[in-house]
Amino acid sequence: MSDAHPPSCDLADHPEPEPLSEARIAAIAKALAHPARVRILEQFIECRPHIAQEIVDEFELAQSTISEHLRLLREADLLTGTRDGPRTWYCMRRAVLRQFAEAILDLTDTSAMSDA
Amino acid sequence: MSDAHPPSCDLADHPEPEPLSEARIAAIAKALAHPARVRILEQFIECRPHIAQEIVDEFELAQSTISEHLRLLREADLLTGTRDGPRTWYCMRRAVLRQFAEAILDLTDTSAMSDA
DNA sequence: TGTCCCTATCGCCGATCGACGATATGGGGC
DNA sequence: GCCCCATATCGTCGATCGGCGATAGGGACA
Repeated sequence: MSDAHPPSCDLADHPEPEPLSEARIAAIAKALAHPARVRILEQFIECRPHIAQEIVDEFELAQSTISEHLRLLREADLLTGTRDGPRTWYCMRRAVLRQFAEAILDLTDTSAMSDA
Repeated sequence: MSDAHPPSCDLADHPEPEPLSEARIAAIAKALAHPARVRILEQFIECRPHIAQEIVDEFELAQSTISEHLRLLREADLLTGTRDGPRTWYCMRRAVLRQFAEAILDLTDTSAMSDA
């Protein structure tokens, strides 16, 4: 069998960490600021590790281009990549995405109502 | 009185609209992909319209730079800007931000568990 | 050792971003 | 009409993005 032991998805219920700084929010948003990268993340809705080749096959883009997108997602901590022989298993860091979504929602909380 | 009738914030409970496309998610993320723009939105946590000058005063940046950031936020539908005589009242479009956050959260929903 | 597969990195290029100062625009108020 | 305030737009410039092909590296397997 080729895939000896793909790492399992991280489904643990981590305690909610400290709130995100503006710089961190912007950095995560920048990683999400390209349709291809959003589509890449969407592939992880099916909750299992994916190898890079799988992602490449889903797109019309060159392998090097996808590799670059994956790198950006990794550097923003939205993906983990673990090497396993010749391939690399990618996993989505759900906790980070959730934390980001939470930060966005916090922006919409009205801390004070207008009395006008 | 200088501020005759600042528009009131949009607090209505809109029905949740259709899900966002990848392109739309990416476009909103791009608007959020700069710390200054995140900081601008944070000012609207105090739920009332702001005029541009107010925002400018909060930053070390040139007026033209802030105006540009405001334009990008407007074009991504994260802000509305309504002219009122010499000034422009800006309001945050909470519903759009919430819809965006929801779309991000949807990415973290596991539609299928890995059986590995 | 050599070959093959998968992935990452490099170098290049055109396009876009982010900043600024300068300038235009648009409404008051006098 | 004229001036002033608040804002938007323009032009410029260096930095970064996003794409590609070519190349390098790292295991697996014969």
